Amino acid sequence: MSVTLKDVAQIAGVSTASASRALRGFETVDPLIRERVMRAAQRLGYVGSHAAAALATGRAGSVAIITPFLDRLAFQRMLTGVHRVLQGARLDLLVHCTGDPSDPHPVPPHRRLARRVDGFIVLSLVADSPDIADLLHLDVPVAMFGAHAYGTSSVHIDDRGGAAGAVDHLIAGGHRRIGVIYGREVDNPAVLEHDRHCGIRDAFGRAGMPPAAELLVPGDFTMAGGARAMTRLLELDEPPTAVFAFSDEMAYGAIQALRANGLHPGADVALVGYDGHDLSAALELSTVSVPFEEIGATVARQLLDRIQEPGMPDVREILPTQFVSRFSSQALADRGAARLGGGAPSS
Amino acid sequence: MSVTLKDVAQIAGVSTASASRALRGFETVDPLIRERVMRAAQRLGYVGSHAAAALATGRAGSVAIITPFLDRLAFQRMLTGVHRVLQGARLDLLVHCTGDPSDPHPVPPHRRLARRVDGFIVLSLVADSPDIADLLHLDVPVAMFGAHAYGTSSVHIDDRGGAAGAVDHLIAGGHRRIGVIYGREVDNPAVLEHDRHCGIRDAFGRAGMPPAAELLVPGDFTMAGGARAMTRLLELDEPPTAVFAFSDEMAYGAIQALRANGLHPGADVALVGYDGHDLSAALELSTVSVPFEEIGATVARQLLDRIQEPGMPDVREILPTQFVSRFSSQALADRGAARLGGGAPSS
DNA sequence: CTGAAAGCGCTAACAA
DNA sequence: TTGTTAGCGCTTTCAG
Repeated sequence: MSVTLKDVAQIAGVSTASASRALRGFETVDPLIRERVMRAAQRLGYVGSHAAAALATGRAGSVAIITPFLDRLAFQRMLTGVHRVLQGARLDLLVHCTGDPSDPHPVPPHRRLARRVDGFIVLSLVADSPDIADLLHLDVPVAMFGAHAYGTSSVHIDDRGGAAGAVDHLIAGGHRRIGVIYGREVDNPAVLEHDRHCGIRDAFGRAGMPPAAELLVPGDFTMAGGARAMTRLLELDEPPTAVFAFSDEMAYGAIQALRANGLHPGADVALVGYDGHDLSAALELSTVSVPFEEIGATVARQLLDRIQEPGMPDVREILPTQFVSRFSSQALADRGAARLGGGAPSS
Repeated sequence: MSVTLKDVAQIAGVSTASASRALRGFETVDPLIRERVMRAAQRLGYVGSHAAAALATGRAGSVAIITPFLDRLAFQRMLTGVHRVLQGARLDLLVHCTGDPSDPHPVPPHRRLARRVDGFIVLSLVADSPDIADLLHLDVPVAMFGAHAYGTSSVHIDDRGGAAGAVDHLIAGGHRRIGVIYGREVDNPAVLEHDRHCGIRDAFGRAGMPPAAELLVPGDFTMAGGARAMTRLLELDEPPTAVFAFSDEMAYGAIQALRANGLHPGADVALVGYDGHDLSAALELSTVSVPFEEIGATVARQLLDRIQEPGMPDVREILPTQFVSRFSSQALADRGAARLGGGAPSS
């Protein structure tokens, strides 16, 4: 078997207790003993048993990040931020993706996880999803992004303002028929994108132009969904001259659909996305920039705080968004109308 | 504290040994006892202590994925595949990103991890990176992507063929001046992209046209790097009429640089990427499609095999790539030459 | 087929 | 300050 604390203690000629204290850098250890222990550990290539320490202390030394999707650009960026903070705190990161309950376990995964981590980072989920609700009753520290629940800390973004700004921009460009590709069908205030809906309503309201229902289509937050949504919009009798998508990825799909119909974003139809991914720059896509990496770092920090001080009051932090104007939103209302009015492409 | 095995056993009126056996589904347990134990566990909401089990069995119930980058699209896709397979095997996934050794630990992170996981999945690293080399001596099961080492299993892709195919395509399009945006500067056979270099050499060799050194520029596998590389290529006295980038992300950067110079991929300069990300479809970027999700799943499966049977012989699997032709590579050699020949943009 | 008992390797009281 | 002594909660011989 591998080297244990006992071995180190023996070589150093001290008790395991002292060895343990020395290794963990306790102040109350004689420098001489510390030196001997360190040297012995070094020589033997000692690496403590995580499991044993966890069992003895009740601390797991790790946190889990729970997300409904691994394949979103936003996840990746948040992961980067989370990882950075956790690394600094010497905590390991477990990644768990919900969904695919195809194989019903006797003990649900998050329950199991709850017993093996010190806390959870929950990303972009409907707050009242049964799994998450369950977590909250487990009295494990939790920090979330995009949702809030009593007893947790959370990070939010100014989605209402961000979405409103995007639509304002389009309206200022002279557009009157503005399509919106939103995410999921659910109409739930707890859902992440609820604020975005409010934001566009604000903007349309201020301009005195309530959006037609036919101009609101769901895109499922995926590229393919965005493409489908845009296709539907183009098939309308009177297609929009501008489109705002609730995510860059859906906007990418929209671009694809546009091109498939011989149209060009920015030239024929104005398009604005949401998220501010790097790739949007390459596509010259206007977007609402969201500081995902910072979101990840912030939510990780919130979790660390809660782990250290479980009873602390809930903290909510709101991070700003920023509109980034690029070529894709420069199409003019009349130009778009002219091009599209001639006849909807491929009915 | 939380519910323990002892509690369950007590309620069920059996010993902890029997309870343990029953919970783990051993065949040698009286159905009646099993029933009683299960019921008790259910009623108490029992969830086993991971740490205790790990300590007792020596098995961690988790594996770590080690990668030098979290923010690459390829990572995300591989992660998805890995997660899927691991989930099926009831193993938790730890994500660790190497690099940032700013804070030198007494015990390096991978050493620590090695004591708390059942195996490692190593992604896209130089095989002889000191960290990895260290891992290999730890006799922990390891499966890698893109590199190989004795005592590990690995999955590879047909990079040589993939890269050659991309260049062949460009040459077939009539291009004689073909720029190549490769990855890192290191000239190391163990490096992931080594085969890609061989592949382009194959293709150029077959066509009897050795590439000029000035046409080979590094792009660091990032979008920004790709943009810089393309800019450098455009500043040449005689810019290339076609460019092959070793990754889609660098190609995205190249597109950006092209546009910044008033040029259009597919119209003025032919461009081919590598990786086959979804987004390339939106950009109409020709690319070499790589099955990253399957790579992830395969390497995960390899690791599971090695964990089950540590002494097994090394396994190497090679997955195919596929060239995907899109608009970006349709620019003709003469058209590109004509446009660019008139004078290099912004000297 | 079941139960008693001895650890797994470490930490945390407690005493010295 | 240091060592002794109990566990942490589970698994696993080994008897029965």
